[in-house]
Amino acid sequence: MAVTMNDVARAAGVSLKTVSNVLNDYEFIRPATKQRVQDAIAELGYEANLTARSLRSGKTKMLGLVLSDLSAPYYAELASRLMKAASRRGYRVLVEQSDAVADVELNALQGPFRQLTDGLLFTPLMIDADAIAARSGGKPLVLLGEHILDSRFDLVTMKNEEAAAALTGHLLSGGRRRVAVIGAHPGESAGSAGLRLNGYRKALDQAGVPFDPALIAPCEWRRDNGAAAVAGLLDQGVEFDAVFGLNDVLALGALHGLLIRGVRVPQEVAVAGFDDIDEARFASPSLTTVSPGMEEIAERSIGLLIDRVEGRESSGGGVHVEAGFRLQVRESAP
Amino acid sequence: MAVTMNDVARAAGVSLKTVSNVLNDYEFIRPATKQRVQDAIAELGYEANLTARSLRSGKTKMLGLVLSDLSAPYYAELASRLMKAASRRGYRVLVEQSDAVADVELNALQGPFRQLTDGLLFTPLMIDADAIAARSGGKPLVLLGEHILDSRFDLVTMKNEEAAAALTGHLLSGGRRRVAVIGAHPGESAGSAGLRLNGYRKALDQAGVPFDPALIAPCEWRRDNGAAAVAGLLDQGVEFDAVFGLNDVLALGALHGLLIRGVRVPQEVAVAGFDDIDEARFASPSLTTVSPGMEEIAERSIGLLIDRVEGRESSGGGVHVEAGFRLQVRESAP
DNA sequence: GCTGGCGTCTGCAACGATGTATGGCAGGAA
DNA sequence: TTCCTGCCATACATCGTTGCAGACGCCAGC
Repeated sequence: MAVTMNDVARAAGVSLKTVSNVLNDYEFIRPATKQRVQDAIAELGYEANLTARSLRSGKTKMLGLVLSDLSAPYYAELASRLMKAASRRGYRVLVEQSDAVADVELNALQGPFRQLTDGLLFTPLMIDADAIAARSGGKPLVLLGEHILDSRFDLVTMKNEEAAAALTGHLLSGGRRRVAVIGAHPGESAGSAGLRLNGYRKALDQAGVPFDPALIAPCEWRRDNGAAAVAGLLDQGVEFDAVFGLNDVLALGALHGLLIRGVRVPQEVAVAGFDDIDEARFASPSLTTVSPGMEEIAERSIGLLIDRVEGRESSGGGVHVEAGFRLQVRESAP
Repeated sequence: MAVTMNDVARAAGVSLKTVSNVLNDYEFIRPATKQRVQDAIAELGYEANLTARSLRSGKTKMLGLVLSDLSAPYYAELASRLMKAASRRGYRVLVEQSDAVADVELNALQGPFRQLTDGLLFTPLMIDADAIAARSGGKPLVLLGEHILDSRFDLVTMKNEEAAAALTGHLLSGGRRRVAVIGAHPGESAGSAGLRLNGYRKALDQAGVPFDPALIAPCEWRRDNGAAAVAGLLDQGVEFDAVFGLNDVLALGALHGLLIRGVRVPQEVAVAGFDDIDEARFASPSLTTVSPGMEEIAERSIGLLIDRVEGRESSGGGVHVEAGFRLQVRESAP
C-alpha cells in the first residue's frame, strides 16, 4: 500500500489535519511542527494522492485541449507549447481529438472529458456559439482560433486579416498581379479561411488590383489538397504568378504540385503560406509565410484560462486576445 | 451541484448500491428494477463522477505517454494514433514531454504523473534499464523505441536494422556506392541510430561495398542539422552519391541543404529517410523512406499495455513486439 | 482573576463512488 | 414443517484528502 497522510501524521506525532495544513501552506503552524512533518514526509516518501485531493477539492489541476487532429503540424506545435506553458504553472493538459466531428466536439464540452478538467481550451470547428453556450456548464472555457466570435466567450486568436493582407501586399509589391488562393471555405466568413481571404481582398483593393474569383480554389486544409488545387488551376488554364496557401501545409503541397509540373518557384510562380510551421523553413525552396505568434497564443490562452480557473479573472464579458504576427520572407516569394 | 448516485437512488426508489450495481452490470437485478434505475438516470441526466470512481477503484482509465517532444512530426503522429487506439478501448492518454531530460524521465516513472495513470508508454532516451527498473513501481509499463532492450520490460519497436538494410540495399542496387549517413550517434549501439547504422553496414557488407567512416555524419535528429551535415560534407570535399538520413526530418533537411547548394536530387545525389512522416510524400522531390508500420506499433503497444492493466496478459518476462516495415520508393531515390 | 483574542492544533464530516457482508423472500428438497 | 439454495436488494465501511468548527494554552488588558 501507498503511504497516506495518516502514516505521516502518526510518524510525526501530529494529527492528520496538521499534515494537511503543512502541505497546503496553512499560515499558523509552528516552524518546529512544520519541520517534523516535513521530515516524516521525506522519510516515508509520502506523495499526496491526487485522486483523493481532486474528489475533495473538486479541482483536478488538469486543463482540457480540444482540437481536430494532433498530427497536424500546427496543432502539434501548439499543443506542445500549451503543455509547457501549463506545466510551468502547475497544470497538466489532457488532449482530445475531435477529428472535426460535431458530436465529439459537443461531448468534449459536457461529457466525462469536461469533468476531468478544471477548464477547457477549445478549437470549435463544427459547432456554433449557441451550441457551445448551451452545453458548456459553469467551468471556464477559452476558445482558440477564429470560428467563433461571440462576446459571451473568451477568445485567443491571431490577426488573420491583417497578416493575410500584409502577406498579399508583399506578393503584390514583388510585382505579382495574379495571386491564386488555395484553401478557401466558401460561405464561411468568421473562420480562419474567411478572415484570411478578407485580408487578401483588402490588400488587392488597396493596390488597385482586380479580384478574380477564378483564382480562388476552395478545399480542406490538407497537404494533398494543396498539390491537387494547383494542378487543377494549371489544367483549367487559369493564369497566375503567385499562390497564397491559406496555411503552410497547403502552400507546401502547392509547392510540390508546381515543381512536379515543372513550374519554377519563385521565378514563374511565387508561393506563400500561413503559420510558419517548422517545416516551412526547411522546404525547398524555403517557404515565405506568416508567423502567427504561436508562443504568445499559447502563453496568453493558458494564462487566461488559469486566471479564470483560479478566479483571478472574473470580468463578465468575454476577453478577446489577438496575438501579433510577423512576415517571414523566404525563397519561395522573396 | 451535480447529480449524484444518491439522487438517482432516491428518484428510482432503490438503494445507492443498486444504482451502482446497474451501472456496473451486476448480474442479479430484476429487469423492472434495472429499467427504473435507467429511467431515473436518463431523467436526471446523471453522469458518474470519475474522480470518486478512481479513488474507490484505484483505476483512472488513463494511460501515460512519455516522449521527448510532441511537436516532432513522428511523435505527433504516433501520439495521435495512440490516443485513437486507446479511445477505442475506453482509455484516455495523458502526454508528458520529457525534452530528453533525464530528471523529467525519472519523475514520469514514479511521480504524480504515474499516479494519474493506470499504465505507462515510455520512450526512454536518457535513462537506462536499471534506472527504469528501480523507479518503476508495480504499475504496467511498456517501452517504445529501441534505446532499451531488456528482458525485464515489455517493448514495442520496429525492425530498425532490417529496414535500414533494405533501404541501403535499395540505394546500392540503384548504382550508388558512396552513401553518406546523417544523424549517427557515436558510441550508441542499442538506440535507433545505432541499429539503423548497423543495418546500413550490413547492407554494405552484403553488396561488397567498403565502409568509409568519412561518410558518417553524427548529429542530433533535428531538421536544421540535416542541412548543416550535408553542407559540412560538401565543404570537406567528401564525395558521396547518396544520403541516408537516419530519420525523415534529417533527410528533409539534407534535401534542402543539397538543393541550396545546387546539387540535383536524385540525379547527382539520392536522398532517403526513415519514418515516412506525412511530409515525406509531399516534399520536392518526394522522399524515399521506410514506413515503420506506425499503425501497428500504436495498436500493439496500446493493446499490450491495456492487457497488462486489466490483468489479461501476465506472462512474467517482457513481451517483445517488432512491427513490420515497408520501403516507400519515391522521387528522391528512385 | 477574569475576559478576550490570538496562535496553534485537532476531530468530525464530507466529497461520490464501490466491496463486503448480510438480510429477506421465493421455491424446491428433505 | 424445516432447511437450503438462488435471486435480489440493502447497510455499512472504506478509498485519502480537505473544510469547518472548535479546543486548548498563553498572554495582554482591565
